[in-house]
Amino acid sequence: MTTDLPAKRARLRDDLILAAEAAIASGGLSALKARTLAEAAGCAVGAIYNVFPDLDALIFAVNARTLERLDQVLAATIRPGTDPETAMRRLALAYHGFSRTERRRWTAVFAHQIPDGSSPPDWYLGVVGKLFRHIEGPLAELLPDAPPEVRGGLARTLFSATHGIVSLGLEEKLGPAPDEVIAQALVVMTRSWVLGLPGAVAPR
Amino acid sequence: MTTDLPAKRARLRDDLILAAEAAIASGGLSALKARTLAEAAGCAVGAIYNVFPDLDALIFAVNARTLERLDQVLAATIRPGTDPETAMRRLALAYHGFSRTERRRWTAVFAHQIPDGSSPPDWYLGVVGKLFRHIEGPLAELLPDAPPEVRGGLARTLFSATHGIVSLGLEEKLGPAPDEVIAQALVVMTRSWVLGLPGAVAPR
DNA sequence: TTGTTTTTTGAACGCTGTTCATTTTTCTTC
DNA sequence: GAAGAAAAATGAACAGCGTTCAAAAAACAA
Repeated sequence: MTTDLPAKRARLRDDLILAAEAAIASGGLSALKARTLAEAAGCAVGAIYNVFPDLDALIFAVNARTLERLDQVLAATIRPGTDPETAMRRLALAYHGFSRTERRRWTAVFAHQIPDGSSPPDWYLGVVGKLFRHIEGPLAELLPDAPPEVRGGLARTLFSATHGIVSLGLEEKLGPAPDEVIAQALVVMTRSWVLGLPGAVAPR
Repeated sequence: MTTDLPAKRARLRDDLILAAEAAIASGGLSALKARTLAEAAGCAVGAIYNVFPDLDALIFAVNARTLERLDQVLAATIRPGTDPETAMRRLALAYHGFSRTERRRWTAVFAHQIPDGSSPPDWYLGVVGKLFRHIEGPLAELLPDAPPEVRGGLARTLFSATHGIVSLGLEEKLGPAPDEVIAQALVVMTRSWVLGLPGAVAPR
């Protein structure tokens, strides 16, 4: 039986992430408690702090996994050559679908609040940044003349807008919002982008 | 000296809301503590619970005030007769400006998480709902043939999309996002709507 | 095996929102 | 006004939280 030290640590790290993910998936971010977690991972409460500086860092690890999963779903959504409108619509609907299927995990990604001055770790922002590239494909076909940095910014904007529609719908912060209504809103929104963006980004 | 009972209760209620708002404005939602609050409002900790069922209810009261203020800002932004593009752009930029000026208060509105099953009180959803009507004016001019319920749904969609762009930018969840970049994104977005929405909502 | 270092442990700390027996205040009745 | 009943305000106490750190256990070195 090997007791390789770094390996043991790594195993505990993984166990903690999985236990944390299970807790979040079944009860949301607020269900993540140090003591419950320690019991689930089979270690002492203090052991958590040997592997992660605090629970925030652990949450980032869980959220990164969720984003990776979303990344895979989006990647599987479109194949090269799909026309921009179909591609954008499918991406938006896939995003919406993911937020429904993985409801609690996905909510945790955006509900996670870090102390006022600080910002997410760079490696995490890298995982987030990968998501935009899915939109860049269709966007390039839609706006062949736009410079890459404009397209990059636009990809972020469209992602944010889609996110707003999906998340305010999901959290029902604006009142009840059935799935079908949100989906329809996304269809109209993406169509509007395809029709309007070429003229909107062009210099006046 | 009048000691009219309901009046005293109402005064304490107001004092608590103002103290809570001050706490949030200077340190965010997480700076709202029952004990600090009681001291600031000049009452015992227990007294809070004579007026509000819990701190969540108090937060709703504070957030409603913030939304009312936003409502007034948006109302002052456009006058009837402004063309749809200008109106929408101004509304979006006003929303963005408000989120910057009232940063912490505004963040609290959306950061406030209520327990899983429950939803915001009806009176609060009413306050939220009022916000959409500002977009409905320009939208009616842009889409004169769209039925009112379609316009209502669309107003919500555009609000949500704008919110997504502004909020993900503000919280810097996707990486650094300077004010000017967000503002430019909103300009492009609103222009795209004006160009694209008429075709997007029309039946195929 | 013994001594030294490293890692793990979980009771204890300080803080939180909320409660509820006790005190204080207010209202009613004579 | 005084005495008694009803209502409201009080703040110590409670249960829970994330986090720490002296002490114990495990791993390594000689």
